[in-house]
Amino acid sequence: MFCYKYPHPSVATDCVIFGFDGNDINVLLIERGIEPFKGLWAFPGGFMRIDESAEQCAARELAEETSLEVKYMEQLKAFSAVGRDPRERVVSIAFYALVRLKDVQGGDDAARAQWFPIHSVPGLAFDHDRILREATSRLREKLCFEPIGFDLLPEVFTMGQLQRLYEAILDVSFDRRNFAKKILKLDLLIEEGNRPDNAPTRIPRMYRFNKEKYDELKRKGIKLEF
Amino acid sequence: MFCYKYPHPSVATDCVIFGFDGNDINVLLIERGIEPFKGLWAFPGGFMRIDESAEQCAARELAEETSLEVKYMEQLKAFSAVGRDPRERVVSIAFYALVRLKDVQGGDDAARAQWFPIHSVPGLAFDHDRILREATSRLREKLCFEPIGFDLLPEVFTMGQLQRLYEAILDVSFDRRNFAKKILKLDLLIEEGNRPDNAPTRIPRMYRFNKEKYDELKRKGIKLEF
DNA sequence: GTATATTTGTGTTATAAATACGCTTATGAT
DNA sequence: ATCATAAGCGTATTTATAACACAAATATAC
Repeated sequence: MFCYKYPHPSVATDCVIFGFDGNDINVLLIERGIEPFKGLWAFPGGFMRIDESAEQCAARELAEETSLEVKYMEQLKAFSAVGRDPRERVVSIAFYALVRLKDVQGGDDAARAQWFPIHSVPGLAFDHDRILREATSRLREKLCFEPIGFDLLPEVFTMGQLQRLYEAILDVSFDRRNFAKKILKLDLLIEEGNRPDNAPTRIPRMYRFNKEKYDELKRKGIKLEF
Repeated sequence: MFCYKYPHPSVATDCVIFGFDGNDINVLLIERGIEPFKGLWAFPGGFMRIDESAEQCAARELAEETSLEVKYMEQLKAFSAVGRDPRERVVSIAFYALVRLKDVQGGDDAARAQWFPIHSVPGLAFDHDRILREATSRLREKLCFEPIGFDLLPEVFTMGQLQRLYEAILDVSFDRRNFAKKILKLDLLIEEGNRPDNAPTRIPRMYRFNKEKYDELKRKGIKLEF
């Protein structure tokens, strides 16, 4: 037993995992097998150990519950409303993560894990609907300033895929030609050069993200703005 | 005594309070009177009670320690590195707040409170230098999308003051005329009409922020971008 | 008290960026 | 065979950004 002069809350982490199925943003949910909220869906997460940071905890839980390869992860914020967990006082530090969705869930023990398009998520446990809203909004803001979209796409992708991704996250639609101009002007894409010059129009160019160049720009201070 | 099966961290809040002295962004610090880090400076904050959210805790601590009128407050993120407090495991949920600096510190009990220009803060306790860095960077990002700058200025202000504020936060310099054009085009300022038409050039126009109009724009979805 | 620097007002012009849109070709679906 | 779709390539228009000139009043320095 561990005893304290004043009551202490539990601290947990929850992680909103975003994936892109080529058409829509998806989030990975786990069906709760026990009360409270049994049968509802929740983000993967769990209690923080006394000898790990929240970041370490979130990474550990993700590995245990999903075995996905996380391309990007960042803390969202802490959720601490008094009644958010009916059992006891739990402060949850929420994260959001980006994965390539093709690496679909390889959940090991964790009950049922499933991807849901962001616009048709089922009922969520705890205050996870609020966490989802804030995570989605943060993802949107982030995308305007940093090229994190590439962490959701395959290594090599087409301009069309990239545009659909931006449109799905930002919930807007771009003119195809203007979008390509804007992206290419950033000069952060490498064209995957195996496309013959005389290739039929319908076969698209393939690109990959130039991470080295981006990191260099970032060191110098950058302004992306989308 | 409160006993748990597993060890629980303490949860605290810390608040980075920003003020603008007309020339530079300032933060309010409190000198620590006790160990650890006695004599160093720290952000106002304290332990979260079991029956309050982090947001409530931060507001309460601010009232207790500074008695400032907070114009804007938002959670930054949680800091949870294992060794960040040498006494025990403490997870701190950090906030940042904006106040009108003229309402300077009316600290009641709290030891010595003092404003420091952001570029000359003294040695900070715990991991508060890191919190400051992240808060500053967040403030900068926020200002690009939302007109929070007005919460740092007096009710009525000049274009020059507003520009100095933007320059101090974003750490850039604008052309005076272009800045005014950009701001006025947003159409979020109300001119305080007591300036005679034939007023001498040196007497500047006074403005106030049109919050009603902004809230309306926000409801409709807005894009500010600065 | 005089010289100098600072602050504000009011523009214009050149350049760059965002936006809207046209035309063509190949492919998959019906 | 027809039609809708995704891709390539390009242009005109509008809008935004950036750079810059001059005058008047007041604060500051000496």
